[in-house]
Amino acid sequence: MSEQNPVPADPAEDLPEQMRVRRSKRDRLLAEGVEPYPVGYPRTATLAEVRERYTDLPIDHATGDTVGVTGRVIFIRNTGKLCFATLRDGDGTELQAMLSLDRVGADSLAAWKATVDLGDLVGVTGEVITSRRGELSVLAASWQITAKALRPLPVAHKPLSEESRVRQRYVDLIVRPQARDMVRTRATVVRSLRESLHRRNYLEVETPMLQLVHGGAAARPFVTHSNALDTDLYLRIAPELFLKRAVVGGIERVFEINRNFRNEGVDSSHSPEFAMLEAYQAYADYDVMAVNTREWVQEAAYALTGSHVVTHADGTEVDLGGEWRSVTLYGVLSEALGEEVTVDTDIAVLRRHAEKHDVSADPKWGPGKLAEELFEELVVPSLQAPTFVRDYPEETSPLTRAHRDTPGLAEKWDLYVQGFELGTAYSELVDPVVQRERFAAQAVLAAGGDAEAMRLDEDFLRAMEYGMPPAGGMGMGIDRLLMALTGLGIRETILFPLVRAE
RNA sequence: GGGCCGCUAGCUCAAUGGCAGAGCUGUGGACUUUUAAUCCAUAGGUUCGGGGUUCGAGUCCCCGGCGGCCCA
Repeated sequence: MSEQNPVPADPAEDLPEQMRVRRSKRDRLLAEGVEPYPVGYPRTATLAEVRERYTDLPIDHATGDTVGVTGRVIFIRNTGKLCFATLRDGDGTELQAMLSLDRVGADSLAAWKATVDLGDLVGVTGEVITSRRGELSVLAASWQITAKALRPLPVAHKPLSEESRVRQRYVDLIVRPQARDMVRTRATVVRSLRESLHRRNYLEVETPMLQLVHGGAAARPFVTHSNALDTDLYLRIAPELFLKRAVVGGIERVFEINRNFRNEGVDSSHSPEFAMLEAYQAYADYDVMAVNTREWVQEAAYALTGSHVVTHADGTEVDLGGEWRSVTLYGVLSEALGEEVTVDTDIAVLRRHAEKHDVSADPKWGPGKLAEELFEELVVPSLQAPTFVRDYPEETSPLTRAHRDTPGLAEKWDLYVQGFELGTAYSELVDPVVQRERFAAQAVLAAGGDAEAMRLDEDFLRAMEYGMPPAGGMGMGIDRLLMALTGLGIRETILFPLVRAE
């Protein structure tokens, strides 16, 4: 950064006029002994509080009450002896400030006109009145810059380009109410999830993000290095193996909401770092976790809207209430293929289906993996309403218990909504001997060049060997949940998403 | 990784291969009731970077950067 942007000899030289003007105003204030960034302002009410306190005032009315308010100047309308400014608060509330010659005097009014630009933060103290047009206003007795903005605000009436919105989210937050709403929406949903789990006696824990062995999912990790230990470390791809250690230790209901990191693609539904809820419950199974997950999502929707119906950004209403559809993987796949396939169907038959439907198949894939690919290509896009898809092939579920009835299947479901995967759950595999065999099979895949294959985690196996109770476990992407609740892209749900260097 | 589209003033966008423009913003002026105030005047450009074709390139070609969409 410092190499590419050396500080010029005269910083003002290359700046656009608008920034030069604002910098010179700052200089002038300092020269006049006026602090452009004062330590505070005697605020007696937020703009929202003023609006709440004074409703239905008559037109052109003076209350006799004095308040001190602060806000960012988003509109300015100056006339000769009377100035109007619209202030906006952090919560988006707007209130008009008025400065009149007869109230503040000629010097103060002239200073306002000469100093205050769009985007400045100001404090105004004065009487609460309504204007002749009925607009609730603070008629200034005094005013002060609380922070001089050196950069001009973008045009308030045209949307910022998508790139600017993401790269300069602080500007997006200033000018676009929906950007601020998203921050609140996300906080509401995360808080709701935490409360849902706490109500059910789950304990929240934090497990390592820097790991010696990455595990718990099929994904490429980020690699980093510890100088003190002189060893490479991985940023976690999932908290699963540590949460299970906690279950072994007797934390029977445990969850974590935090970031995972996967060194993979970046697009409208994938971010290299993403927040996830993982929860484990001893003596439960994937059926229990399905009920839990549905309730937690429904409670989050309720926290947001007061009902189970959420409204997307494009105006469509989505009803997440009631029981959710539940199907089996091979059931919906058979339906889509028009021919029954099962976990025992020969891979040659599956390959024929793949060819027929133009699904490219890696010859290294086993029948389970191929069936899953067919499912993702042919079925997933149609899964708009929340749908649990159950009973995956054991082959692709190395951390999942074998199905209690059907050999070759695993007790796993994926939850789909609006055509994308929202979450997953297992009846957890707790037999350490079988777990070791599964890891061994994964190691073969890794040796064959599969970068997503799981690594053998000896310490995790040692924990399992002390005895892990039967348990159900689930994971759900927080960003994905926000997408499902709002209909927005993942980069809109993340406050500061990763972007390439400018 | 592949294909397509885009990148022009502070912001949002125009411009048949022929003088680089508009709106808002800014600057100067007028205005004591404005609501994206209005009126008059006015400034503002490395057209993402580099190379090429051409009398002449924002525009056409090549390489690179960044972003978006679709596909894998």
